[in-house]
Amino acid sequence: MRVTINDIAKKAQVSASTVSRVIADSPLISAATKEKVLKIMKEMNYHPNIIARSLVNRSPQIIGVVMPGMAEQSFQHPFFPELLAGIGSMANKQGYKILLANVATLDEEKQMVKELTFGGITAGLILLTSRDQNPTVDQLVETGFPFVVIGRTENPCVNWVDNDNFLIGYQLVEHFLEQGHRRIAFLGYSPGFTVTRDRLQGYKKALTDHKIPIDNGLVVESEFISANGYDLMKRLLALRERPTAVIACDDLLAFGAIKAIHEAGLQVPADIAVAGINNVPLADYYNPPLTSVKINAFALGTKAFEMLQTVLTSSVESYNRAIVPAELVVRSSSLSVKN
Amino acid sequence: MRVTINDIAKKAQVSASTVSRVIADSPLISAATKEKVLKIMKEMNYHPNIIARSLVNRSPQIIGVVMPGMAEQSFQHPFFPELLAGIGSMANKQGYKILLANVATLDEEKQMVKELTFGGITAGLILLTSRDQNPTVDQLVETGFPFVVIGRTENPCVNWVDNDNFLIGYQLVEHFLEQGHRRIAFLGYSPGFTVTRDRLQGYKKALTDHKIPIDNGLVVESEFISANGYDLMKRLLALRERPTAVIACDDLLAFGAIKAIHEAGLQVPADIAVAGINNVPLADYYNPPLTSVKINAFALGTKAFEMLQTVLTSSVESYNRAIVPAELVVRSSSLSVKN
DNA sequence: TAAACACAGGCAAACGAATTCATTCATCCA
DNA sequence: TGGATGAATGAATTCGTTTGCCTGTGTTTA
Repeated sequence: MRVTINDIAKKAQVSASTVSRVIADSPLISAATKEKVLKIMKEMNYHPNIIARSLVNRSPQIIGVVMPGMAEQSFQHPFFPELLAGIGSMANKQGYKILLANVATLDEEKQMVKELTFGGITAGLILLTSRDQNPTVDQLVETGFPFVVIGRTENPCVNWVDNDNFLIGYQLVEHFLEQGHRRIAFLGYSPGFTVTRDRLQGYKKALTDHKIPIDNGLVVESEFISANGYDLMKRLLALRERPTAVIACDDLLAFGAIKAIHEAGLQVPADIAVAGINNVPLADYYNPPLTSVKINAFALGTKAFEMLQTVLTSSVESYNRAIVPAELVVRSSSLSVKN
Repeated sequence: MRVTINDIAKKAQVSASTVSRVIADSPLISAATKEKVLKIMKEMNYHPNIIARSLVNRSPQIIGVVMPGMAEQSFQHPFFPELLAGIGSMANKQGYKILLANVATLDEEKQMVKELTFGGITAGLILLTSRDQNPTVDQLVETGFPFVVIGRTENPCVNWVDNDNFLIGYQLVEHFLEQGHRRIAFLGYSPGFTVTRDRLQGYKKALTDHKIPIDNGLVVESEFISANGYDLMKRLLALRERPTAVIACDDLLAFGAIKAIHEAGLQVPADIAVAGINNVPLADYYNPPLTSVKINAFALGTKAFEMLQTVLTSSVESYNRAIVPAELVVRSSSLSVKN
């Protein structure tokens, strides 16, 4: 049988309210009583029932994290665990627990979010999404339930935190320009995903800022992380005028691209320079080591939690956004030989 | 204001008990009433409060998943999300929610497990660990709280599910033997981790089964996933009599090893064949493509959930174990050229 | 010396649902 | 026709906490 607050009260010869106040460290209780009760709590190995507590406060110390399932390839992504760690570390500090809801389909997501919002089990939600349109987000906005999006959607009425995807695209272009490249390709633009779109926009802006005309033939669409960098690269290799540098929207794409380049008898970076994004652990081990951009997933997580917390505590309604910087990691795959 | 069972009752002009029974689809309620109540529930967008429900049933439909944090490198591992997806998919089906507790230190883990077991918030726990000794496990055994371990510990009083690490080691050796190798190294044995120990034992058993003497100089210790395969391999390369094949306990180690081999002016697999374990997405893209072993993390997750569920429902105490098979994925890094 | 005031703590009512026990009808059989 | 039976529902209690309000002591102040 589980030991309850009443057991403690009885043993300490006080009322349950007193015990409750001791737990809350209320100033209403004398030091002596506090000490006595605390001692007994320890002795009996008492831990307050979080469920009961949540019921009366009506604000469970639990936040839900909803992430797309295996279907969305992103789930495979190594930064997911890091993201979770970020959210979790913050949550732990603040005494929150996190409820992880990984959903496989959009319907499941909708259903899950409904349960979580109306079920009284979570105080707020963190939603992972990188799509333009997300019906779940719209649904949440309607109900007014507190939530934060990691990623970005087009619905303006949301709090979100995201990488600086625009800047990532911009910086990679500048990096290649510095290396003397003029024909820079963008591999893996996936319409419908804000991630890739923002990166593409950064790419385009950098080019126009440097007076380089945009060649749409150098922008190759794909399904984001799916492993077809190889095929996509072949399309670029077939062009009359090949690019001399390639920005891949994900390291995995980049690896596929490099494979294709090698197969065509060309060298990286001598003939075609390549850079990826996300800085997977293996980027460093690849041959050649892959230039990439390090996403700070941990920070993304902590930031999201903080934002959710302000949403929960503040009474004024406002839409916050936060942009977490990323860091260019230059390795030899993008360095011109002459440098 | 949240809509409660009483609101529904009032609107439907029945008692709360009736509504509750409608929710439970009790046979005590007439079809007419059921229909009426259900309609109103839908209209008012009512969802039962999971917290309140948990309080009265004393068995929350929530299971906790405790995973080591960033400190344990395993958290970086790509199979974590897959594992979570496995647990989650099963949990969703059974109407359970999962509470994710990612802890950074062992102390934090202990504290967290205490809160989760005594806090009444979870019905059971799934614990991820790959260490021999885990105080948290011992603690859980003592309290008698229902839990399942993914991985393996030396404490005999636990339910666990694990990969067939012994077989993995065994099969990799056999694979290399078939390719004509006799001097096979084992890279990344990490004492204290059952994972690597089981694999090493499989390795040794396979060798003795094939009458090949074990050379302990060919077994190199490490910190498991940490990225020092490069350094470890250098030790092997410095041997008077080099191995002709290397089994790395993780793909990342294997990549590091290959880098070292290349730097030494040797070829993979011509001079030294290499195989990894875990089959990370990039194994296929590496040059040469890396032979590896595909861990079925999803199955590991579903199995663990199922096991926990039987623990929760069955009254007899018994210690179950389940071993999930893995699959050898042969690629060119381990294939002798002559074949 | 009586009134005012802290201070420490107890009592009891929530919180939202499930469940046991009791109640109301209508029906049935003798 | 009256008591027994059973189906459908309601009232009240319970789960373990928190918290607003009240009470009983001292201690201070006029």
